[in-house]
Amino acid sequence: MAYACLAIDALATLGDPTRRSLFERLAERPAAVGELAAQMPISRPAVSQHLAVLKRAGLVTETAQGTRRIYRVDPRGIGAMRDWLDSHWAQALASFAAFADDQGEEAE
Amino acid sequence: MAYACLAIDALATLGDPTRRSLFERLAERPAAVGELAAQMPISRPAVSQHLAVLKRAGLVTETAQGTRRIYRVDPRGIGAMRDWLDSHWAQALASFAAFADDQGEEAE
DNA sequence: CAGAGAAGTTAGTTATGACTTACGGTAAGT
DNA sequence: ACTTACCGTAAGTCATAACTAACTTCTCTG
Repeated sequence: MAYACLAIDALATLGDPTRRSLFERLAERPAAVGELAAQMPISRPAVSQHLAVLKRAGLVTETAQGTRRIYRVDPRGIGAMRDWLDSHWAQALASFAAFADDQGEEAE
Repeated sequence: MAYACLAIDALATLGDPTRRSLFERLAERPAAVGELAAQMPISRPAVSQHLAVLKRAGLVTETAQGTRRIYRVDPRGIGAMRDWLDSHWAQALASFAAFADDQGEEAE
């Protein structure tokens, strides 16, 4: 469970629709800050700040290429979310199945 | 992709730490509003509002039992999140693998 | 070495949402 | 029928964070 904090941060980070949009664009192909800002209805500094949050959450990585910074998705963050979800997935199914059984018995 | 909006709502909903805590408690066992509020540092109406948000996101369901409302997890919401994550998981891995290959070639 | 392009940082404003208090409604018990 | 318990809703306050504008830093090019 070393990735628990990562999953927490990733969930809160992707809760914002702007960051989710940025993340989905980067999932298709890596891009620089200026390119992303040109396709978004917000200013470049706003995009830069959102990318910094995504980076802190382990969802994207940044590499310098001349004066431009190329951002790409980082499997760590999304992987941590998958682990968190899977651990609750089984529990949710079991809990719901038990409830469905109770309902079935009462209906008879 | 009929569950796309559900996954979006679920992500934004679980971004809040209080709602995530409520959801994890319900994943262990179903509970009424009063029980949950007694274990949380916030008031009962606050818990009620959070549960309403979780319900709109398809993450929990509510059943009346006398004057008490029993809340339990709903597999739909967490399932939609799993689908959304899996669809991006493959893309993220592929994108990252391509980048790793480029780095490997440049290093030689 | 000077100028231009690209991006991060800071300060300040604004908007969103989380919380509490107060109120109204419904079901069980006496 | 009256009281009690449990819960949802509304109004209002307050804190957080998202956004813009202005500035600074760094790199490449002439």
